[in-house]
Amino acid sequence: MLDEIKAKLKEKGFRLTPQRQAIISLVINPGPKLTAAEIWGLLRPKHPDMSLDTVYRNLTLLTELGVLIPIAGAGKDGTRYEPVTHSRHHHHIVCLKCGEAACIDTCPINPQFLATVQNQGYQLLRHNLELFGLCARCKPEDRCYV
Amino acid sequence: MLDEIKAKLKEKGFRLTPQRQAIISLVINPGPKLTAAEIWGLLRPKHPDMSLDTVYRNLTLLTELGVLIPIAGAGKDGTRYEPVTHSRHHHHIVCLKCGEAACIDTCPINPQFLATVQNQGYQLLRHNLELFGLCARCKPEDRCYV
DNA sequence: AGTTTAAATAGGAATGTTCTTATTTGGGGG
DNA sequence: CCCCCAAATAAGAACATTCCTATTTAAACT
Repeated sequence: MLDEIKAKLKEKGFRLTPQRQAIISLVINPGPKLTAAEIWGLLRPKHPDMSLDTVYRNLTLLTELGVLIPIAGAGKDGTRYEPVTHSRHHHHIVCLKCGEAACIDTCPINPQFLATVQNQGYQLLRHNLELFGLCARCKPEDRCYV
Repeated sequence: MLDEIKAKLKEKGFRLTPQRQAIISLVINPGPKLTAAEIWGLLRPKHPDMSLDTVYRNLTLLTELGVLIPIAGAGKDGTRYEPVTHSRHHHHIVCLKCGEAACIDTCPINPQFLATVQNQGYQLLRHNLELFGLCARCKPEDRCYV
């Protein structure tokens, strides 16, 4: 996994700085999905001079490289990043009450539809589907968002 | 249109303040989709004391009422809001180069899929699909985001 | 018209994220 | 081994958005 990422970086002309390596090795772990601020906090002991912007910059890069998936709108504390663990393309559902994000392992978008859009002149690069609702634990709450 | 919105507000116990009325009558116009800051700027002559937070608060409310659709990630200057003109549920495609957002008038999501998610314990309230790519004008550019 | 009360507001502080700029550095080539 | 330069960085300013709190106000009910 890590070697794959290093190869991908080299191939595209990106460097492997100590900061970048630290961020990558933290973020490719399975386990809780982290925010930029959390990553920064965890790395501070070993990299006391690392700026928060560096974390953001690298998370964006890793997203563009297809290594991470950003999960926006989950919880009040910002975007969380999930490693792409060889798994196929998928999406997420976010609970509007507790902020918990869960994976949905199928993409419900008609592939034919994507082809139609391409035929209309667009070059599609990616898409993002977010489902919002209330999870089983929070469902009793009845605030209506529609 | 305006009367419909007023009725919906009254029905749900929301008030009709001068600021809210001004925001609504500006935002339901067809034409360029506006950002919160732009709306604030346009209303400042008549409402010099209106706070930007009021604009955001009302845009959020109108979104929850189904009057507006937020289009995030289009351009560098923040979320733009589009009035729901009686039209059916739809989505957008955003050009990653010029930021232009276009409407896609069909929802390519399998309704059966949504039912499956509900059966798994979630109460779905809304969903958001954003397509990202390069529009016909910007297509020659070949920066790869995947 | 006067009272009441929850909703809405202004103002400012706080938060998450991106941008700017000057400086440093990884890593390829002489 | 040293030079070079584009890539990456730190630091802090800037930006979009949300939160907090004290004050005002729409509108329902006398």
